[in-house]
Amino acid sequence: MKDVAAEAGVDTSLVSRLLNADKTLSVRPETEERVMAAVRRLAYRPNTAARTLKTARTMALGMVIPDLSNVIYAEIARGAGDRAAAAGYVLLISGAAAEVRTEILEDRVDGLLYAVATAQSVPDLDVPGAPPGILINRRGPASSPSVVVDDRAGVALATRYLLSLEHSRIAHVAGPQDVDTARRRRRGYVDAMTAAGLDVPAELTVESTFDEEGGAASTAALLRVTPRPTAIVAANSNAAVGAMAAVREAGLSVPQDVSVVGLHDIPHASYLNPALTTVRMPLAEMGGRAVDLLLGMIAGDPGGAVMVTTPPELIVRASCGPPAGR
Amino acid sequence: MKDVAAEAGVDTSLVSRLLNADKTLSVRPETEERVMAAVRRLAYRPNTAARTLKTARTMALGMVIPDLSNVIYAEIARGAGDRAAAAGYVLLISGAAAEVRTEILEDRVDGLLYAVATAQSVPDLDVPGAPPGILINRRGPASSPSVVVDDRAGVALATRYLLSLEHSRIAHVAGPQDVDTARRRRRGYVDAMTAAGLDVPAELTVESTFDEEGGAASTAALLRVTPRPTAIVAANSNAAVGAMAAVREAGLSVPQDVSVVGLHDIPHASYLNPALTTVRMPLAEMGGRAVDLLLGMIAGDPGGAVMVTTPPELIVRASCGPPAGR
DNA sequence: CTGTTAGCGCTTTCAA
DNA sequence: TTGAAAGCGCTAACAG
Repeated sequence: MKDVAAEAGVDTSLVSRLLNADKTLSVRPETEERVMAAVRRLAYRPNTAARTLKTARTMALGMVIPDLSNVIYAEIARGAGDRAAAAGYVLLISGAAAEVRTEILEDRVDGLLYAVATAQSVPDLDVPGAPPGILINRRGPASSPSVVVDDRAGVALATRYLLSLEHSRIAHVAGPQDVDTARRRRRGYVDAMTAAGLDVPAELTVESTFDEEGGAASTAALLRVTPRPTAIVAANSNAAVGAMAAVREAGLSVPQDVSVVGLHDIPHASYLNPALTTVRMPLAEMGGRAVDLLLGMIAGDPGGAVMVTTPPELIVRASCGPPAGR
Repeated sequence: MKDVAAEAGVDTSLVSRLLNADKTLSVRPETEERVMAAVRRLAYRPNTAARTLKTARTMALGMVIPDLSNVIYAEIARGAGDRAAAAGYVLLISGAAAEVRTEILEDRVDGLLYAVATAQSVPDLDVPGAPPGILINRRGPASSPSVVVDDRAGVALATRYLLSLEHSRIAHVAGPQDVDTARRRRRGYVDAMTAAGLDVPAELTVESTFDEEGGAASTAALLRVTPRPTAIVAANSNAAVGAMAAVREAGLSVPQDVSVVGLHDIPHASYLNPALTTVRMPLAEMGGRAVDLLLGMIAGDPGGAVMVTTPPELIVRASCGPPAGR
């Protein structure tokens, strides 16, 4: 910047205010032109570290995604990244466990988004020195700032679809019930069943992990109960993929013997065999809202527990049909 | 740090050297103890911006992954992140197009890893002011620094497996041939075919994109040639998933009518129907090697074009069988 | 064994 | 309309 100032024959403070579009500054057009020309000629690029040191603002947001291989985070990150960019921030993503690396991330960002999957422990938000943090896709203790989608409505929608196909023995491959997200999904299943006047036998809900393996294991168990369920609502699409595998494994077929629906419309859903019927949740929007909330907190707002209520959308493909014998 | 120094009754420079484990420093044990106690009591955390400003080192590495929803990058990132952590660096990932946000990333990191997918244009490495950059999983113009795996060997392995099953009409769903990675894979296919004394009819290779859609479209085309191929080597596993869908679409089945192998062992391969036989490439290792190379360049080394030659591994599942009529 | 000093590149108040 | 000056928190010679 010193070079630019010298080149333009002005002081660095002028260059700085010009570059930051200081509105309290009135500058002669020709001077401005001279400075801008110098900036261009020297290909000047401000030094982020110096700026950060001075302003105590990094203009970056961090997003912690321990399970990078889970594609739903890609969509959340996309939404968050776009919103951050619109606000002039960079979104820096960190894979790896929330604990260790977060500390190192902390002083490189003005705020943190935790997309920490289910089973893992909730990071401790509002640590004294740390920048504000928000949980994405799950709630934390007390009123930790968080943004979730309407999981309950999503699973209810999936369940109602099965109901409309005339299923009544509908099972639920539930997520880990120590996670609120999984509990909300289960509640959506129960909601829809009871609203239809059906009762919800305990043996038709099996708790499992949010992955293919968990979905497969729970489904295997479910297929052993009699009378056998004719349809399965999986707590997420990875579990649904596992569920379909387990149905085949049992010598049955989807959807003739058992229908399967998954939550979250993963990219390859339509290429599965059969193509998986899913409920699409507003994930990118959730990411965007999380950034909004975080930006607010950086500005001093208290935070809060937000739910994105954009209605889930049913994507009908080939994994559901009427119950066998109909 | 000033507070810590005051608390311990020493100068900040002492604190700094102590905290950075300066070996040329000899300090009285009790003094060291006093400083460390103060650090703990005050919960002192060094200011990254100040340190960066002073040392001109961020101790962070950036990784640009435009297509975050492609799971193979998750594994590459894992390998890179672990290696970076071992060297005392943080790995900062940025989704989004390489062009725009790279500029903003550039002065927050000491080096950049570009995991820029295929179709997209190669980023311009060695821009004057920019930190060193490396291409991952593809080569660039001239001798841009890059790290790739042995794609040729991987696809050759897949092809030989099909050959061992007695296939001879083996087709290749090739990746975009303007990308070296895709060309190497194609060469692996040709290698294996010729080594087996077979010729490689042009109509059995179809160029397509690296995704499900491309794999499906090319496969549909391939199934129309007569005599119809009995097996397909897909340039990656997403394309393989699309290929399997296209086979079904044509009223045929995998592997009875057509066998399919994919490159890259994606997480849900074993849950597909049928479970996909793949070739596992050393992706995490590629990420790690890329970090090594980048760290070297940061230290002044020239870079270079590296290939990770760890042998690919065949993961036999259910998508391949002997040709029909055997 | 420990302290002094200068300065990294920027922003911001104040003065001219 | 522009410049001077101070200082953000740290590191690295160098001096004592």
